[in-house]
Amino acid sequence: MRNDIIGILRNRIITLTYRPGHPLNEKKLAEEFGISRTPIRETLIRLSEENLVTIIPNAGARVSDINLVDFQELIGFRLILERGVAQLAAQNVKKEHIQELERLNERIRLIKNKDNENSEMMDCDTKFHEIIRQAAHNRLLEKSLSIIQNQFTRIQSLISHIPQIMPVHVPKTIQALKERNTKEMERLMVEHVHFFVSKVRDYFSVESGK
Amino acid sequence: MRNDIIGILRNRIITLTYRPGHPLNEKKLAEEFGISRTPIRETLIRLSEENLVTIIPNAGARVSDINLVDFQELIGFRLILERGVAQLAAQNVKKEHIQELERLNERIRLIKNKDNENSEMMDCDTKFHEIIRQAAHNRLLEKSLSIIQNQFTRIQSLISHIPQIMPVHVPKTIQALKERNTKEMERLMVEHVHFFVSKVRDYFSVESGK
DNA sequence: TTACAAAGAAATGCGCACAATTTTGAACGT
DNA sequence: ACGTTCAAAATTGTGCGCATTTCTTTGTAA
Repeated sequence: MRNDIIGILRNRIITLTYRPGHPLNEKKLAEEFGISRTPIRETLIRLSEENLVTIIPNAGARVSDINLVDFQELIGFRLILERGVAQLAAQNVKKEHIQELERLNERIRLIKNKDNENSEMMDCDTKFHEIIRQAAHNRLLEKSLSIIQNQFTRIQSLISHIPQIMPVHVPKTIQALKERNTKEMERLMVEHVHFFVSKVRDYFSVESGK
Repeated sequence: MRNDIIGILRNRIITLTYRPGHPLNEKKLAEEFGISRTPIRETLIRLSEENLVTIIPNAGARVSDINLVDFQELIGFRLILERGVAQLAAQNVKKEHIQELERLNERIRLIKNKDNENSEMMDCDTKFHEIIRQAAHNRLLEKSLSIIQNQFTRIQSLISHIPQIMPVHVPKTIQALKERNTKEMERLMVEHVHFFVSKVRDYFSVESGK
């Protein structure tokens, strides 16, 4: 139960329940969860190591900002990791992963024209990357990327009114994995991230323009 | 002063003053540094996020183990990151970084046949990667790689009796950076890591054989 | 009205004590 | 001699209060 608190807070941050800059008061959080400040402090330290929380010494913790410079570094970093993950996944993929991707593909096919299309799509996108990360079979890479993806999810939430996945991508990926085609996998993952980035760029330029 | 403690502990772990598996008793550390357990606990949490310390709930913290599986994942991860860093460095490098590398090169040239040749070389190797990371100009990548490199340094310490750098590498790297030759930079960095890996493999196979 | 200073309020940093949990070790039986 | 059980010791987990620092507000002077 106590260990769930980090998950609850992480979730609030990446779904924008707590928006960037939101102050994280130790005492208030302690009261909300009915525990003392000590375990809350420790949770905040852990989240700060994930770059989701910024701790200013003697002056408290806040939800980390998102600015364009950070975002560009985030993209650069993610592209490197995704390319690597694509490569490893093409080498190490197992049947079960391909099956999972095929189930996911089916789910995406059924989503179209639903009410909550976007939030479901976001979920599928997260799942998509999760499966491929697992297929790559490298825990360090997996952890790094999941931290990075949390940051992306936060940005996705910011622009959640825009559709964000290319449905054709999933079947193509399945094909590339079956063929263990490293080059094609790299290309697909990079393209996939770039697609998302272009959406965010649009959003930022509209936002700053008004 | 309090903030130095994480650096002191990190250093002890990396240089094997605390070997893998070494128990990190909160009370003892608190007494050694003349402070209470609370800030020690927080420091241990931070180190556990860097994979240098493993915290077992209710049963204390220990210096993380190094086993061959972890090491192989570490290599896979590092290769991906170094290739990415090489690419970005070739794109974003500035004069000052090249100058720093040239100074480093001169230092390496002078080291040969010294008493403490190996430990100096290790230092130069760390420095080498540090400069290139900075040239890449991406803070996330820089932080990730510095965490990874700490783990490598720890392994380097384990096998410190083996010479571990290819002196010809540095001038080649300087050349590639000057030409902003991305492909060559990637190739050099990958080769550089592989060289080290082969040394560690030798060590592990000798160790397990006896 | 604005700028600055000082006092007051609030939040974090840390020490300490007790609770909960794990480990150690001794006693016992097989 | 070996394994098992149970109690004592040691260690981690957490609540709480005070010290220290930062933030806020009030008051004074230009």
